[in-house]
Amino acid sequence: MSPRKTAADARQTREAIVDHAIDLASLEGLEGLTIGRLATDMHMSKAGVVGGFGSKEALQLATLEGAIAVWRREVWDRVADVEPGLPRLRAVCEAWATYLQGDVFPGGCFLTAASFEFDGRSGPVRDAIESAMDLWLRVLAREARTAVEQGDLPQRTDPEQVAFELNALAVGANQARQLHGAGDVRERTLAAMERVLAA
Amino acid sequence: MSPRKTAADARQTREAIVDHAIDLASLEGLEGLTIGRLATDMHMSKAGVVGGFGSKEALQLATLEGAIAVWRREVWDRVADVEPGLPRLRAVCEAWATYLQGDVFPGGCFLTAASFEFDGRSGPVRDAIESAMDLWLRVLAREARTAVEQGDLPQRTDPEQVAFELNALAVGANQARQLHGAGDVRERTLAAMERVLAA
DNA sequence: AGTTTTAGCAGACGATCGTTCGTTTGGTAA
DNA sequence: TTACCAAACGAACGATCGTCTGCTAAAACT
Repeated sequence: MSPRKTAADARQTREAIVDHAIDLASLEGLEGLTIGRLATDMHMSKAGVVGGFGSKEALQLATLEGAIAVWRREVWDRVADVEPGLPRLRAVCEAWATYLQGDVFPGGCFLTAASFEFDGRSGPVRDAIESAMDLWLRVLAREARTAVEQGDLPQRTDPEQVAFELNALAVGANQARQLHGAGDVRERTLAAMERVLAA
Repeated sequence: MSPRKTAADARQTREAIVDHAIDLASLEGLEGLTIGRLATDMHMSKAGVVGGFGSKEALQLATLEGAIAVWRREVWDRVADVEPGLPRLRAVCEAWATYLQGDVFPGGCFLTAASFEFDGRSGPVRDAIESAMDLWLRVLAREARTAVEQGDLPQRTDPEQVAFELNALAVGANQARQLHGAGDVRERTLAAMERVLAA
């Protein structure tokens, strides 16, 4: 039948699995991911699917890692060359809102969904989610701090408060879009973020 | 052995099941709820657990309904007798932050978690979650509108925007507390909400 | 007192879960 | 050409999933 894959194709297969796992987990949740479903969809055996990872938990971690990579490409990479401080912060808001509005993941922001799914559990997956979220909040706070130092935000501004509020708005925007399907989410979100940055 | 229950005890059993299901689902998710686990914890048979509901989906709906009742008691009932408009809006923020900070549910706000878990699915459970969230957003917007009419908020204020932002902050606060365990979430949340109401 | 109703149990059902074997197959190196 | 290796397969494992069918026994009704 179809020719077997060579050693060089292994990574290719792995990536294909992760790609599809991202789509599935985006809709059904990381825990709702199923080896059997994945195998059926990819026309593979269950052993072939899980073989390159070792366990379902390892597959979950790889899926999470892949989703984070997508997120970084869609949001962070688009603002990395913008001048640090307030300009970059504004660019982040713009890229973020566009990302949320688009169809990067079929079930909305993957990291947001994963964080709410695992926030009551323990283990490596939860730890990975927490550290990713933590890193992102620190990035936001750092940019806000730079903005303060450059005089683009009031001296009394708390950078971590700015990070908290921007993140909350993004999470809330994701909820509004996915649950409610409201069409004006992008405008609402950007308006609210702008108000945070115009204190 | 143990005496059988009377007809009057049926509702009691049902409520006990729902109560425990709320705790379980708060941590593991509404879909992670398991008849077997529930039966073991309550020293009942699986048939006995699901008997009073009919199916797992009906049990999920009852659990959701129960959680919403708890939420209403913890948040809405505490502000229902406050003067409508800005005063009630402020009271809501206060009660909300207290509720989020407390340990009403072991896994954080049930409705928030459920909304992120089901926002990529379809069916009665998702519909119930959506309508509950929708109702709450309309309540918030109504209070904001009253506040505008009473002159406590600027005339140009968009009530639905206020509702959107307050809800986003609450959701973000829940995430911050559950995932990150930050201790100053309450202060951050109230400060942000106050800023929304002081435009 | 006799009948019906009801709550719950015990147990089994097919399906599917994640995991683990031994095997096959194609590519690579000796 | 031969020996080896890694990728993926097919098949099975025990466990658990949600659901269903009888059955028991207490309570309620007549």
